[in-house]
Amino acid sequence: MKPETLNFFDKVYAVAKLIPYGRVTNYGAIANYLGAARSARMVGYALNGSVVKNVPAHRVVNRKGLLTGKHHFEGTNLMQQLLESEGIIVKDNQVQDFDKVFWDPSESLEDFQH
DNA sequence: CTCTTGACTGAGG
DNA sequence: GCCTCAGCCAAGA
Repeated sequence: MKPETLNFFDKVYAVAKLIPYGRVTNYGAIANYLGAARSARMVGYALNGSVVKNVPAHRVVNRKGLLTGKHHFEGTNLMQQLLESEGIIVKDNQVQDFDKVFWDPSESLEDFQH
């Protein structure tokens, strides 16, 4: 199964599933990891079907740490609740300590056991 | 093939 | 630091 054969959406799902517990990432990072740094919008677009794909889309926010996609979740603050359940502080649709909880797909190549 | 849409991002005022 | 504009690319009509 060559990666090139995978659809853009499938790649997004694959990376999104790699997001560790209690961590978040942004669309640009995923897009960059996929080799399509300028397709950050596509990442979010792809995550529209993330629920079906069993992907933790709530861990994906925009580069500001803002929950721009919360509108796509049930209710009004489900996305925030999910993140807070993982230990991520969220206030007013924005992730606090974003730089601390930020996770880069490239780290998936390393085995930091901290 | 052309046009529109979108969970984005960076630059400029 | 906030707001606006434009570029970006893939999918659907």
